[in-house]
Amino acid sequence: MATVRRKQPERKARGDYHHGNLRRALLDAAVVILAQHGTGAFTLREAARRVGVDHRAAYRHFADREGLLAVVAQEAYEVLVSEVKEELAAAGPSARERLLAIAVAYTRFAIREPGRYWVIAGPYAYQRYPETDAVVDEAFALIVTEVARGIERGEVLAGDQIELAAWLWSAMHGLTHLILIRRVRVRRDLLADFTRKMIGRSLDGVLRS
Amino acid sequence: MATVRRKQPERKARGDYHHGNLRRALLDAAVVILAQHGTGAFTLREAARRVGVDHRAAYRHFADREGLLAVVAQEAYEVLVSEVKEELAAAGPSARERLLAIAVAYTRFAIREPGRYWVIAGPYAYQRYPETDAVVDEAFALIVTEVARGIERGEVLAGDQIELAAWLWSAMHGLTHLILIRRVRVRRDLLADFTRKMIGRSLDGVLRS
DNA sequence: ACCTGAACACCGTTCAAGT
DNA sequence: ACCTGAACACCGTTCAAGT
Repeated sequence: MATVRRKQPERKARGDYHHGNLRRALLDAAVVILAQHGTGAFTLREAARRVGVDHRAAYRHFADREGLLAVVAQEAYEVLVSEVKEELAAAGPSARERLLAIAVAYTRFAIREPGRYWVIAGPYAYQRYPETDAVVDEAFALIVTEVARGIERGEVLAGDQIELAAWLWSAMHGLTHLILIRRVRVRRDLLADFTRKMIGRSLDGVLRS
Repeated sequence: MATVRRKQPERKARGDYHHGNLRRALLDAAVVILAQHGTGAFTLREAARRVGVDHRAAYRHFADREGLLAVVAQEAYEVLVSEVKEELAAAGPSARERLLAIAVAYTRFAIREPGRYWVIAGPYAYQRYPETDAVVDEAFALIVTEVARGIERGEVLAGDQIELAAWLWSAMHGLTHLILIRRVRVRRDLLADFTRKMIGRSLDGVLRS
């Protein structure tokens, strides 16, 4: 639950010149813009406009436009990670079930919040933003852990954990991308089943013999 | 070979007011900008500047910025398709070999020309641009054909051809993305082997039993 | 046909100043 | 501390005009 619903007193009472929580408000506005109009359309000025402050105020809270997007990405990963964890908590012990649980949480998140997804899946490298980079690593570590567990249980082929995890990640990402650009169409209530089918194919293989 | 090297007489002689082939020049400039600075950095004005014309001249050849990028995407797909065909021509008859040949051509193209790749793999839907849309379909049809052939030969599991082709496409795309954002690092001379290994896993499966 | 000057409504970012 | 006015160097796009 990283989308804080903030219904605090807003600590603004007399005359009121300050905004309360401008940082939070700008981040929320950014997510709305990204979801509605895609990554390219996001501008600092538009976000500030929606919040009702001068665009210059954003620089109190973010180094620049890219810095704000890095925080959006960070929070997006946090939400994704927490949802993957929930799905894993509900999944059984078999490697197949657990790896598919990760994939289901992944596609569900992306289709529900395409704006956030495009930011985390964009052509950006967040090495310059340590906190964003850390949560990316955490997300990846979740996959590695489950792959390692599967190898231990003898259910996943022996091999480099990291490489197998990267392989699963790329399978999930590729599928998600195809759905989002509408090259593949899936009814939302069938998304989990479709994900299981497609990622299941990668887990099981498609070649005979 | 779609990157025309144009060394024609340039048909500009006396006084010379017209440019010769502005359309071509703008497209080439766009690819250079995209490769150097990424999709977001591309501007019509910068492309015009490099070519040495007023930015307004671009509107003689393209409806707008998006229209120019759609043509860049179209040509990128054309190059990709021709390289996939070459790789297929050199590949043996087995489904495994042929599907891996497609994947090898795909990652090689993307890593060699990231600018072009980000345009074709971006969050764009080119339905509004029939010619671009057509070559996207052609690219996809190549995969479908090979999947169908594999099913006929009894080497690929029976199943919906389209869905299996989408599955392979998503696997290739996901892998390419991971390499480009440098989450996975591969030496260029090992790229083909690495691609074969990773996509091979998707073809063969990673689960025991 | 092909190209441009001038203009409009936008950007991100900086400086100096206001409370 | 937090916010803004004015300014700068950019955008994409349009209109009216030049050869």
